[in-house]
Amino acid sequence: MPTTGFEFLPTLRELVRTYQAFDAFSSAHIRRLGLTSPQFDVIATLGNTQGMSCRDIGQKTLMVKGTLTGVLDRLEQKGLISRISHPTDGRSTLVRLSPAGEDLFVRVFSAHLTHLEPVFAQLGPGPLETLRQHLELLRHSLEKQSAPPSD
Amino acid sequence: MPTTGFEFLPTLRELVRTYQAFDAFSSAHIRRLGLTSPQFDVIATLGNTQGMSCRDIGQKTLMVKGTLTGVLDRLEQKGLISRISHPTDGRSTLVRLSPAGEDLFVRVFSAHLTHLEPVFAQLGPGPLETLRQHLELLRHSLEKQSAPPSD
DNA sequence: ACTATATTGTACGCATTCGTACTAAATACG
DNA sequence: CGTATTTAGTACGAATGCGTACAATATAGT
Repeated sequence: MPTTGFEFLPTLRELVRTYQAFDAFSSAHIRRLGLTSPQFDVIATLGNTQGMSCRDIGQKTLMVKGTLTGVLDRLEQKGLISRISHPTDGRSTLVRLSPAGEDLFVRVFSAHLTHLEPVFAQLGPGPLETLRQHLELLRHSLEKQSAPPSD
Repeated sequence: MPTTGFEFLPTLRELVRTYQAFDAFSSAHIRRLGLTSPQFDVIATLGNTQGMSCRDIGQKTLMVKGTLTGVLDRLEQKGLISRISHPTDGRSTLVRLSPAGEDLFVRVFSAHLTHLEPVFAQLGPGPLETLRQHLELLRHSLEKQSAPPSD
Protein backbone atom coordinates (compact mmCIF):
# COMPACT_ATOMS: atom_id res chain seq x y z
CA MET A 1 0.00 0.00 0.00
CA PRO A 2 1.25 3.51 -0.76
CA THR A 3 2.13 5.73 2.19
CA THR A 4 1.33 9.41 2.68
CA GLY A 5 4.66 10.66 1.33
CA PHE A 6 6.93 12.88 3.43
CA GLU A 7 8.28 9.97 5.51
CA PHE A 8 11.66 11.58 4.85
CA LEU A 9 10.87 14.56 7.08
CA PRO A 10 12.40 13.17 10.30
CA THR A 11 15.63 12.41 8.43
CA LEU A 12 15.66 15.85 6.84
CA ARG A 13 15.16 17.49 10.22
CA GLU A 14 17.89 15.36 11.76
CA LEU A 15 20.30 16.28 8.98
CA VAL A 16 19.72 19.97 9.60
CA ARG A 17 19.90 19.70 13.38
CA THR A 18 23.01 17.55 13.36
CA TYR A 19 24.83 19.80 10.96
CA GLN A 20 23.93 22.87 12.99
CA ALA A 21 25.08 21.15 16.19
CA PHE A 22 28.35 20.26 14.50
CA ASP A 23 28.78 23.76 13.15
CA ALA A 24 28.12 25.32 16.56
CA PHE A 25 30.57 22.96 18.24
CA SER A 26 33.27 23.48 15.65
CA SER A 27 32.80 27.25 15.33
CA ALA A 28 32.96 27.79 19.08
CA HIS A 29 36.36 26.15 19.22
CA ILE A 30 37.67 28.01 16.18
CA ARG A 31 36.48 31.28 17.62
CA ARG A 32 38.40 30.56 20.81
CA LEU A 33 41.46 30.21 18.59
CA GLY A 34 40.88 33.72 17.21
CA LEU A 35 39.45 32.89 13.77
CA THR A 36 36.05 32.56 12.10
CA SER A 37 35.07 29.32 10.39
CA PRO A 38 35.61 30.53 6.82
CA GLN A 39 38.93 32.05 7.84
CA PHE A 40 40.01 28.72 9.35
CA ASP A 41 38.84 26.98 6.21
CA VAL A 42 41.10 29.14 4.06
CA ILE A 43 44.10 28.78 6.39
CA ALA A 44 43.63 24.99 6.45
CA THR A 45 43.35 24.91 2.67
CA LEU A 46 46.49 26.96 2.11
CA GLY A 47 48.51 25.02 4.70
CA ASN A 48 51.32 22.90 3.19
CA THR A 49 50.96 24.49 -0.25
CA GLN A 50 52.98 27.03 -2.23
CA GLY A 51 49.91 29.20 -2.79
CA MET A 52 46.69 28.91 -4.77
CA SER A 53 44.46 31.08 -6.95
CA CYS A 54 41.14 32.39 -5.61
CA ARG A 55 39.42 30.02 -7.99
CA ASP A 56 41.16 26.99 -6.48
CA ILE A 57 40.47 28.14 -2.93
CA GLY A 58 36.84 28.64 -3.81
CA GLN A 59 36.56 25.12 -5.19
CA LYS A 60 38.16 23.62 -2.07
CA THR A 61 36.17 25.64 0.46
CA LEU A 62 32.88 25.79 -1.50
CA MET A 63 32.84 29.57 -1.22
CA VAL A 64 31.79 31.63 -4.21
CA LYS A 65 34.37 34.13 -5.33
CA GLY A 66 32.44 37.14 -4.09
CA THR A 67 32.44 35.75 -0.58
CA LEU A 68 36.09 34.80 -0.77
CA THR A 69 37.22 38.36 -1.54
CA GLY A 70 35.97 39.60 1.84
CA VAL A 71 37.43 36.68 3.79
CA LEU A 72 40.80 37.16 2.11
CA ASP A 73 40.65 40.90 2.81
CA ARG A 74 40.32 40.26 6.54
CA LEU A 75 43.02 37.58 6.56
CA GLU A 76 45.36 39.93 4.70
CA GLN A 77 44.56 42.69 7.18
CA LYS A 78 45.55 40.33 10.01
CA GLY A 79 48.82 39.61 8.20
CA LEU A 80 48.09 35.90 7.80
CA ILE A 81 48.12 35.74 3.99
CA SER A 82 49.59 37.72 1.12
CA ARG A 83 48.35 38.23 -2.43
CA ILE A 84 50.95 38.04 -5.19
CA SER A 85 50.35 38.58 -8.90
CA HIS A 86 50.37 35.32 -10.83
CA PRO A 87 53.55 34.77 -12.88
CA THR A 88 51.95 33.48 -16.11
CA ASP A 89 48.25 34.47 -15.98
CA GLY A 90 47.71 38.20 -15.59
CA ARG A 91 44.09 37.72 -14.55
CA SER A 92 44.96 35.56 -11.59
CA THR A 93 46.24 36.24 -8.08
CA LEU A 94 48.35 33.87 -6.04
CA VAL A 95 47.34 33.65 -2.39
CA ARG A 96 49.82 32.23 0.13
CA LEU A 97 50.21 31.97 3.86
CA SER A 98 52.57 34.53 5.36
CA PRO A 99 55.09 33.30 7.96
CA ALA A 100 52.59 34.31 10.66
CA GLY A 101 49.92 32.38 8.78
CA GLU A 102 52.15 29.29 8.62
CA ASP A 103 52.71 29.52 12.36
CA LEU A 104 48.99 29.77 13.00
CA PHE A 105 48.27 26.84 10.69
CA VAL A 106 50.69 24.57 12.53
CA ARG A 107 49.33 25.55 15.92
CA VAL A 108 45.64 25.43 15.09
CA PHE A 109 44.98 22.70 12.56
CA SER A 110 45.77 19.59 14.55
CA ALA A 111 44.40 21.22 17.70
CA HIS A 112 41.04 21.51 16.00
CA LEU A 113 40.99 17.94 14.74
CA THR A 114 41.94 16.73 18.20
CA HIS A 115 39.00 18.73 19.54
CA LEU A 116 36.61 17.02 17.11
CA GLU A 117 37.97 13.48 17.28
CA PRO A 118 36.29 12.22 20.49
CA VAL A 119 32.87 13.36 19.26
CA PHE A 120 33.04 11.19 16.16
CA ALA A 121 34.75 8.37 18.04
CA GLN A 122 31.49 7.87 19.97
CA LEU A 123 29.97 6.32 16.86
CA GLY A 124 32.50 3.56 16.34
CA PRO A 125 34.18 2.69 13.02
CA GLY A 126 31.28 0.74 11.48
CA PRO A 127 28.49 3.30 11.91
CA LEU A 128 30.94 6.07 10.99
CA GLU A 129 31.53 4.46 7.61
CA THR A 130 27.86 3.60 7.10
CA LEU A 131 26.95 7.21 7.88
CA ARG A 132 29.46 8.44 5.33
CA GLN A 133 28.09 6.12 2.65
CA HIS A 134 24.48 7.14 3.23
CA LEU A 135 25.35 10.81 3.25
CA GLU A 136 27.21 10.31 0.00
CA LEU A 137 24.18 8.61 -1.56
CA LEU A 138 21.97 11.50 -0.50
CA ARG A 139 24.44 14.06 -1.82
CA HIS A 140 24.66 12.34 -5.19
CA SER A 141 20.88 12.27 -5.36
CA LEU A 142 20.83 16.00 -4.60
CA GLU A 143 23.47 16.81 -7.17
CA LYS A 144 21.63 14.86 -9.84
CA GLN A 145 18.57 17.05 -9.33
CA SER A 146 20.42 20.35 -9.08
CA ALA A 147 21.34 22.76 -11.79
CA PRO A 148 25.13 23.10 -12.16
CA PRO A 149 26.51 25.98 -10.05
CA SER A 150 27.08 29.31 -11.76
CA ASP A 151 30.78 29.53 -10.76
CA MET B 1 47.46 -1.59 17.03
CA PRO B 2 46.30 2.02 17.45
CA THR B 3 45.50 3.95 14.30
CA THR B 4 46.62 7.45 13.39
CA GLY B 5 43.43 9.14 14.62
CA PHE B 6 41.40 11.38 12.32
CA GLU B 7 39.74 8.44 10.53
CA PHE B 8 36.56 10.46 11.01
CA LEU B 9 37.67 13.11 8.52
CA PRO B 10 35.96 11.61 5.43
CA THR B 11 32.67 11.38 7.34
CA LEU B 12 33.05 14.94 8.61
CA ARG B 13 33.71 16.21 5.09
CA GLU B 14 30.74 14.26 3.74
CA LEU B 15 28.45 15.69 6.41
CA VAL B 16 29.45 19.23 5.46
CA ARG B 17 29.22 18.64 1.72
CA THR B 18 25.90 16.85 1.91
CA TYR B 19 24.34 19.51 4.09
CA GLN B 20 25.58 22.25 1.79
CA ALA B 21 24.22 20.40 -1.24
CA PHE B 22 20.88 20.01 0.50
CA ASP B 23 20.84 23.66 1.52
CA ALA B 24 21.64 24.83 -2.00
CA PHE B 25 18.93 22.61 -3.48
CA SER B 26 16.33 23.67 -0.95
CA SER B 27 17.20 27.38 -0.95
CA ALA B 28 17.09 27.62 -4.73
CA HIS B 29 13.51 26.36 -4.75
CA ILE B 30 12.43 28.60 -1.86
CA ARG B 31 13.95 31.60 -3.57
CA ARG B 32 11.96 30.84 -6.71
CA LEU B 33 8.88 31.03 -4.47
CA GLY B 34 9.87 34.55 -3.36
CA LEU B 35 11.22 33.84 0.13
CA THR B 36 14.56 33.28 1.84
CA SER B 37 15.20 30.08 3.78
CA PRO B 38 14.82 31.62 7.24
CA GLN B 39 11.67 33.40 6.12
CA PHE B 40 10.22 30.12 4.87
CA ASP B 41 11.23 28.49 8.13
CA VAL B 42 9.24 31.04 10.11
CA ILE B 43 6.20 30.84 7.83
CA ALA B 44 6.25 27.03 8.05
CA THR B 45 6.56 27.19 11.83
CA LEU B 46 3.67 29.62 12.23
CA GLY B 47 1.41 27.70 9.82
CA ASN B 48 -1.57 26.03 11.47
CA THR B 49 -1.01 27.81 14.80
CA GLN B 50 -2.70 30.68 16.59
CA GLY B 51 0.58 32.55 16.96
CA MET B 52 3.77 32.06 18.96
CA SER B 53 6.25 34.13 20.95
CA CYS B 54 9.66 34.98 19.48
CA ARG B 55 11.14 32.63 22.03
CA ASP B 56 9.08 29.70 20.76
CA ILE B 57 9.84 30.50 17.13
CA GLY B 58 13.53 30.68 17.96
CA GLN B 59 13.46 27.25 19.57
CA LYS B 60 11.66 25.72 16.59
CA THR B 61 13.80 27.32 13.91
CA LEU B 62 17.12 27.26 15.83
CA MET B 63 17.58 30.99 15.24
CA VAL B 64 18.90 33.15 18.04
CA LYS B 65 16.61 35.98 19.00
CA GLY B 66 18.83 38.68 17.55
CA THR B 67 18.61 37.06 14.13
CA LEU B 68 14.88 36.49 14.46
CA THR B 69 14.12 40.18 15.02
CA GLY B 70 15.45 41.06 11.58
CA VAL B 71 13.68 38.18 9.82
CA LEU B 72 10.37 39.12 11.46
CA ASP B 73 10.92 42.76 10.53
CA ARG B 74 11.15 41.84 6.86
CA LEU B 75 8.18 39.45 7.01
CA GLU B 76 6.12 42.16 8.70
CA GLN B 77 7.19 44.63 6.02
CA LYS B 78 5.92 42.19 3.38
CA GLY B 79 2.61 41.97 5.23
CA LEU B 80 2.97 38.22 5.91
CA ILE B 81 2.95 38.36 9.73
CA SER B 82 1.73 40.69 12.46
CA ARG B 83 3.09 41.33 15.95
CA ILE B 84 0.54 41.63 18.74
CA SER B 85 1.23 42.39 22.39
CA HIS B 86 0.97 39.30 24.53
CA PRO B 87 -2.21 39.22 26.68
CA THR B 88 -0.66 38.00 29.94
CA ASP B 89 3.10 38.62 29.69
CA GLY B 90 4.08 42.21 29.03
CA ARG B 91 7.61 41.21 27.97
CA SER B 92 6.42 38.97 25.20
CA THR B 93 5.10 39.52 21.68
CA LEU B 94 2.68 37.26 19.87
CA VAL B 95 3.59 36.67 16.23
CA ARG B 96 0.95 35.33 13.84
CA LEU B 97 0.48 34.84 10.14
CA SER B 98 -1.61 37.51 8.45
CA PRO B 99 -4.25 36.37 5.95
CA ALA B 100 -1.70 36.87 3.18
CA GLY B 101 0.78 34.83 5.20
CA GLU B 102 -1.77 32.02 5.58
CA ASP B 103 -2.34 32.04 1.84
CA LEU B 104 1.38 31.83 1.17
CA PHE B 105 1.80 29.02 3.69
CA VAL B 106 -0.87 26.90 2.03
CA ARG B 107 0.56 27.48 -1.42
CA VAL B 108 4.21 27.01 -0.61
CA PHE B 109 4.61 24.46 2.16
CA SER B 110 3.48 21.27 0.46
CA ALA B 111 4.98 22.46 -2.81
CA HIS B 112 8.37 22.54 -1.15
CA LEU B 113 8.04 19.10 0.42
CA THR B 114 6.96 17.71 -2.92
CA HIS B 115 10.08 19.25 -4.42
CA LEU B 116 12.29 17.50 -1.84
CA GLU B 117 10.54 14.14 -1.70
CA PRO B 118 12.06 12.42 -4.76
CA VAL B 119 15.58 13.27 -3.62
CA PHE B 120 15.19 11.43 -0.33
CA ALA B 121 13.17 8.65 -1.94
CA GLN B 122 16.35 7.61 -3.80
CA LEU B 123 17.69 6.19 -0.55
CA GLY B 124 14.85 3.80 0.21
CA PRO B 125 13.10 3.43 3.59
CA GLY B 126 15.76 1.32 5.32
CA PRO B 127 18.84 3.49 4.66
CA LEU B 128 16.73 6.59 5.30
CA GLU B 129 15.97 5.40 8.82
CA THR B 130 19.54 4.19 9.41
CA LEU B 131 20.84 7.56 8.31
CA ARG B 132 18.50 9.31 10.72
CA GLN B 133 19.61 7.12 13.60
CA HIS B 134 23.31 7.66 12.96
CA LEU B 135 22.86 11.39 12.59
CA GLU B 136 20.97 11.40 15.87
CA LEU B 137 23.80 9.52 17.58
CA LEU B 138 26.31 12.03 16.28
CA ARG B 139 24.15 14.96 17.35
CA HIS B 140 23.77 13.60 20.86
CA SER B 141 27.52 13.13 21.05
CA LEU B 142 27.98 16.73 19.95
CA GLU B 143 25.46 18.07 22.43
CA LYS B 144 27.09 16.14 25.27
CA GLN B 145 30.38 17.92 24.57
CA SER B 146 28.92 21.38 24.03
CA ALA B 147 28.27 24.08 26.54
CA PRO B 148 24.54 24.80 26.89
CA PRO B 149 23.41 27.58 24.54
CA SER B 150 23.22 31.08 25.92
CA ASP B 151 19.59 31.64 24.83
C1' DA C 1 6.66 45.65 49.97
C1' DC C 2 11.42 45.73 48.18
C1' DT C 3 15.19 44.35 46.07
C1' DA C 4 17.97 41.03 43.36
C1' DT C 5 17.65 38.13 39.57
C1' DA C 6 15.87 36.17 35.36
C1' DT C 7 13.44 36.54 30.98
C1' DT C 8 11.80 38.81 26.51
C1' DG C 9 12.64 41.24 22.80
C1' DT C 10 15.32 44.94 20.41
C1' DA C 11 19.59 47.59 18.91
C1' DC C 12 24.04 47.43 17.10
C1' DG C 13 28.54 45.99 15.15
C1' DC C 14 31.17 42.55 12.71
C1' DA C 15 31.52 38.76 9.51
C1' DT C 16 29.67 35.98 6.25
C1' DT C 17 26.78 34.65 2.17
C1' DC C 18 24.70 35.13 -2.29
C1' DG C 19 23.39 37.44 -6.69
C1' DT C 20 24.48 40.77 -9.95
C1' DA C 21 27.24 44.00 -12.30
C1' DC C 22 31.72 45.48 -13.60
C1' DT C 23 36.90 45.73 -14.95
C1' DA C 24 40.91 43.64 -16.69
C1' DA C 25 43.20 40.08 -18.95
C1' DA C 26 43.51 35.91 -21.77
C1' DT C 27 41.82 33.02 -25.41
C1' DA C 28 39.08 31.75 -29.57
C1' DC C 29 37.67 32.75 -33.94
C1' DG C 30 37.20 34.91 -38.30
C1' DC D 1 45.17 41.40 -36.93
C1' DG D 2 40.78 42.43 -34.66
C1' DT D 3 36.74 41.28 -32.38
C1' DA D 4 33.88 38.13 -29.43
C1' DT D 5 33.78 35.22 -25.75
C1' DT D 6 35.50 33.44 -21.59
C1' DT D 7 37.74 33.77 -17.19
C1' DA D 8 39.56 35.92 -12.65
C1' DG D 9 38.83 38.89 -9.37
C1' DT D 10 36.49 42.92 -7.20
C1' DA D 11 32.49 46.04 -5.87
C1' DC D 12 28.10 46.47 -4.03
C1' DG D 13 23.44 45.70 -1.90
C1' DA D 14 20.28 42.70 0.71
C1' DA D 15 19.77 39.17 4.14
C1' DT D 16 21.36 36.21 7.58
C1' DG D 17 23.95 34.95 11.89
C1' DC D 18 26.25 35.68 16.28
C1' DG D 19 27.73 38.18 20.50
C1' DT D 20 27.04 41.87 23.45
C1' DA D 21 24.57 45.43 25.54
C1' DC D 22 20.24 47.31 26.83
C1' DA D 23 15.21 48.50 28.35
C1' DA D 24 11.01 46.67 29.99
C1' DT D 25 8.76 43.35 32.48
C1' DA D 26 8.22 39.33 35.59
C1' DT D 27 9.54 36.40 39.34
C1' DA D 28 11.98 34.97 43.57
C1' DG D 29 13.80 35.77 48.07
C1' DT D 30 13.75 38.23 52.09
